[in-house]
Amino acid sequence: MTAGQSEGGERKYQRIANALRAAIDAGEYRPGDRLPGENDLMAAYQVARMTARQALSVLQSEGLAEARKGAGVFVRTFRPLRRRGIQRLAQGQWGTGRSVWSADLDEDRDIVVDGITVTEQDTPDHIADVLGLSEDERVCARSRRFVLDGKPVLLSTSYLPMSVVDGSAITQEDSGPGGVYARLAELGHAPARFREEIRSRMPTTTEAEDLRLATGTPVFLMCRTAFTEGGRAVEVNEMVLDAGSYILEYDFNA
Amino acid sequence: MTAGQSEGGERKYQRIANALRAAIDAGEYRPGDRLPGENDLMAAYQVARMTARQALSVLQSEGLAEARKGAGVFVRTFRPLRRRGIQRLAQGQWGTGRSVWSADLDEDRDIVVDGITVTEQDTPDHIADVLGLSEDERVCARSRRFVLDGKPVLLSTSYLPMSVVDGSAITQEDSGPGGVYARLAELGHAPARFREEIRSRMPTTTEAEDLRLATGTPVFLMCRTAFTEGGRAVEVNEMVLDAGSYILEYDFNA
DNA sequence: CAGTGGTCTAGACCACGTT
DNA sequence: ACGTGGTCTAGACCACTGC
Repeated sequence: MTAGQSEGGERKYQRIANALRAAIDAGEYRPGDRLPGENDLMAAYQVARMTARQALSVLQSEGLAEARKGAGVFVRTFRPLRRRGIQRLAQGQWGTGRSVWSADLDEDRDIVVDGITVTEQDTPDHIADVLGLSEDERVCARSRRFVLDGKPVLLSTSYLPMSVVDGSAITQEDSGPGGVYARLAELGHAPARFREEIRSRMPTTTEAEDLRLATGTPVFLMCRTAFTEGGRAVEVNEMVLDAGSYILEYDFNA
Repeated sequence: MTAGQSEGGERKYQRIANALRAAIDAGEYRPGDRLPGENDLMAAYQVARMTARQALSVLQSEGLAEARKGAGVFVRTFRPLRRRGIQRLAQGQWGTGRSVWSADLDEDRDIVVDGITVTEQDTPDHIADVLGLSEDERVCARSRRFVLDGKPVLLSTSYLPMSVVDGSAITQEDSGPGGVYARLAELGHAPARFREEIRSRMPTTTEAEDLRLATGTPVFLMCRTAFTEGGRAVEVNEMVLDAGSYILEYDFNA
């Protein structure tokens, strides 16, 4: 047999991938350890390079392993941040109770915000829809990047109508104490209600580069809209999150 | 040149993938349309089979396209459900306001719940932690599957302490009018607060089969814990969602 | 510089869906 | 029967990492 899959069992690359996965689960390889490389697998299983490669790619696309060019394939580490969707924007806070997934609570982690840019620009169509703006109205776009332990984990762009924020500190890189929402309140547009919408998909090539994502890591797309008491949408914040770096949490009453 | 990447530009497979992606974005290929196959790309771009294949695999891993064995590679359709995390469990409801991503509001969609099983079993460790149960206490496990238009989109397993629910309708497949939470209320353990925790990652092989996921589709892992007024956790619901089928939405006050 | 993963070629057989 | 994607082989050159 030169090639082709012969009998009714599982594929060769799956057999190899399963063996490696089992070894990881069994603790034979721990997070950060180097897995057998392409050459090792070719020798051990008597397969061609591409087959060994595909086996390793299975583990990568499952998010279990991560290839580093010129170095090897390594077992991935999962140390997510916990992002509390509601408490971070509200005051009321009920007691704790055990959490399901253990996670670092933003303590002892080196989080840096960088790459802040603020521009006035034309309003993208889908943003105009949500903010209820006409075609010719412009918006203030505030972009930021969150970097955790040297790796970017979140990209954020916030859109606010120029008709609301013009002349305020919101159009400055430093929006002042209390941030954008405090300034909105001073302008008579205090956010009273929020809506967060969440999707998840594989990243585009650009997103993967910007967030330096390992292959096999999806992203969260989060879009938060802030409404005033009167029901007007005054801010839309579009975010892209490294899904491997976050646990999203929402606490609410019945 | 027999092989190898020559100059400083983008890879061949990326060039092809980018061209196809642009054509999709431009509307030349619409959702459900068949894309050029491996043979077409080999001829059009003068590349080897594996290179054409890798170009198509880029689109699949981005979730843009989907391969059907023996038929071709097709542009994916994205028609997600909207799951309102808070309103579905609370009464208060403020007005609408435009939503960012258009989505079907659970209307006009054929949603079926099947595969209901209810068992009494030993408590998995991580569930015991959250429910605050000792090792020998047992739980009632209620599993369900949601099927949308013939495709499974959500797997759910709910755990409740036997010491709380024994003898009630909760241990029956049909938990009665108002469901599990109504029964818990009757038992004096009315849920007053909820916590939902969300992660996203690529599916395991098993999850991909159970949800019949196309390659390149991540899953949401959602864990909801229900607390009584006194702060006791009385239910933990672990869910696996097809991320391509859902938009998660949380509305809350400042 | 030796070894690693990343890309690429030019063939092959197979299971599957459509015709 | 034919074309499709899925798997597999046995080679190759390249860029990068780590010693």
